[in-house]
Amino acid sequence: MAEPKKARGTLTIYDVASRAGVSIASVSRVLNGLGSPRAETRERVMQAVRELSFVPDGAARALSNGLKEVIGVVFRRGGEELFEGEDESFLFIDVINRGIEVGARRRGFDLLVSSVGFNDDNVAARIAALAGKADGLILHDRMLSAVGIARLADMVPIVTLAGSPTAASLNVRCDNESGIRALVRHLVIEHGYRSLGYVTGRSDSPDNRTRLHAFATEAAAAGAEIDTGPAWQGNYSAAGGANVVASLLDAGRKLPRAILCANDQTALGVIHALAQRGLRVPQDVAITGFDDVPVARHLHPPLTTIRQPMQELGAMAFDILYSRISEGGGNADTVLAVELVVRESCGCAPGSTRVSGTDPVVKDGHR
Amino acid sequence: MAEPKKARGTLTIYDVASRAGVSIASVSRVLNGLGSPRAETRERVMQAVRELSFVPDGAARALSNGLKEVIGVVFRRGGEELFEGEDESFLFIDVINRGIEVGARRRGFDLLVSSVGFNDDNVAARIAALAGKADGLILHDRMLSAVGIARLADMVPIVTLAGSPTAASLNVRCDNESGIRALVRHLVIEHGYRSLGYVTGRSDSPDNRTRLHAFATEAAAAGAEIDTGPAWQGNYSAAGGANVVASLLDAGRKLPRAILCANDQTALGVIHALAQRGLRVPQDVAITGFDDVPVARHLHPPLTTIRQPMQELGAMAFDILYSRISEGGGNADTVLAVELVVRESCGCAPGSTRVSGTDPVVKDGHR
DNA sequence: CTGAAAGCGCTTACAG
DNA sequence: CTGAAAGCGCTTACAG
Repeated sequence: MAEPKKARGTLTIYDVASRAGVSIASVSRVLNGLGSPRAETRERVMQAVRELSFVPDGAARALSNGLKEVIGVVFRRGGEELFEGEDESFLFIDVINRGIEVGARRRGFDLLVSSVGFNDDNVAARIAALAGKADGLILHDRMLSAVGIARLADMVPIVTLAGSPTAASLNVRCDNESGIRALVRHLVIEHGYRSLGYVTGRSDSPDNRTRLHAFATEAAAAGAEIDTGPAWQGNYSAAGGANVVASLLDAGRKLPRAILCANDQTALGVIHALAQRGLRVPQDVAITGFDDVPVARHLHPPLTTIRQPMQELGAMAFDILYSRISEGGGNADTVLAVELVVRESCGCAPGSTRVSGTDPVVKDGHR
Repeated sequence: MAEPKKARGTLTIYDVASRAGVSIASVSRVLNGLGSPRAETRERVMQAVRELSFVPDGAARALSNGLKEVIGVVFRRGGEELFEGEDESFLFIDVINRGIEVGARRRGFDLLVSSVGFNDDNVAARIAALAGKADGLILHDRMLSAVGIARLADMVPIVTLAGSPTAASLNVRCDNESGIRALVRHLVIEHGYRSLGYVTGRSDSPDNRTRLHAFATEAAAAGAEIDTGPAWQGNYSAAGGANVVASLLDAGRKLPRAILCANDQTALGVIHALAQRGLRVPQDVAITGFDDVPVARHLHPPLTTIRQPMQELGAMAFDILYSRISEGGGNADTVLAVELVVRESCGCAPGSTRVSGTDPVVKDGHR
């Protein structure tokens, strides 16, 4: 791309050394707090560093000691047509990234972030290039196919978010099963709804499969009647959710008493579409989401959903990647607990927001 | 910190060369599309690269050609006690960062992000270390003092956001004057309010000074009575805004008919405090913000404010930094246009959200 | 405690 | 078109 050779003043450790009247080895030691330099040596070096405003080149350090202290993060950037309020939902990715940053911070690592658009080409090449600039990679949901991940994991330590571990990559996710389970129980047992529907997320998402399966299992266990099938296929977007409702209604199908949505964005679209057809939430149809994005509480009615510990997810992902980088270890699949957030879209009374932990159906993945 | 030497398999260009039966120079040329290698040479190299899953080391490339293709971004991380809804407001930093990323993407650069807490120590050292890993830095608002910035700009190209240019650093900001001006005019001319107050931001913020000054000037020009003084000192936080109102009321002072707030977060706190004292917005006091953060439209009443083109701000900051890095140029102070977003907190009727450009009082800074 | 020197993995004139 | 070799700016055994 750009061809600007040699940076500007490009001060090097040699400049510092000659100014301080010592060898570059001494400068390096002082700068890194290694060995036990004489006080005078240290002082002269520090003074020269100060006078010159010297800062060591990260690339040279990385090349020399085999550690960049940088980890790469790849995430999906929005880009298609978005609903009102949907754009901001995308920011939950940033919350995770901030969690990663907090974890990295503690170890002196920095985050190298790179986004991928829905129709960017040669994504794999872009990610590989990123890998070359980092000690390890954290991949957000659905960035690469399983084989793509496996191939990449072959060259660099990898942690995926909300995916599944592969032979070479580690994974961190939230406890989807318990979340769906808590939602179904709340709807069936506490509200007494007997018929349930589930608007799915993208079919290529592990989270989606897990949630759908948990829904079917738990609804059956609770003795509720469920409505499923291809007509219920969403794609995690508000437009997808709105579309499912519109199609169902256009086909003259009767909606179940309560509809669980694969995520909050989908719920946003569903509620919107319902309102357009004159159906009331929760009086006619109860709705729930999954994620607890910032706008969830501002919807009309406020959305009952599952809160995922996004920031912790990020911090945990870093910790695991770090242990893989430094010791080659790292737990293969880590599961984080979620919380049920009861607001009004499920039929509960206004002003009674309630947050509660869910009983895990899955053991914590730590070994 | 961590001491993991040499990465894992650490494939190098030598491995590729020997597998392909060519020199490392040829491998490098093929990989970078330089020169005109024979088709056969290219093919053998590509095949070896594929078989080995080789990805060139970024540190070595950077050291060799003097360009890391990485730019550092430093921002402030929240951390103190936050109001309900305030946490998410912090995400507007992420919107800017995404804008930067989009700009960087176009040039094949990646973003190295690093946050700084409100009470982290030796921030300057941390930022200097970051500088060593990047080709240039973008600093969010109020990360460093003017002299700190000047010193840093001495070692690496720097672009500040919402600050002021120094001899060595460039700056990008939004047109605060026009924003405040549009707000004052709307309040005084369209609504006929005769008395105005202004809750300030942090006193060390250039944006704050500019906005306050524009407020005083424009209010005087419009013939409105203004209430100012130390009692009106906020700090850009919701708590700060709430505090101003509480103090004013406790001191028995009569509030002006309309209060402009230095930013949306402040407005959030002001509205909250007003509600606690039983005062209605906009009937008793009209309120306006600045920024148009995502929650602004969800407040009660929805907030009239100034929308800043955050994403463009970020993209522009990158472009300017890039031109400084590659050609040593770059406009010293770039000003972006803002928009007036009229909702209900100013006294306008519900459901009549209106967005309009503002007349710039400042010439665009491009040269 | 300190210095000379090798080596990290690339890129790029310079010869051939 | 292609290779041998120098050099990018550090770190770190290895001697002294």
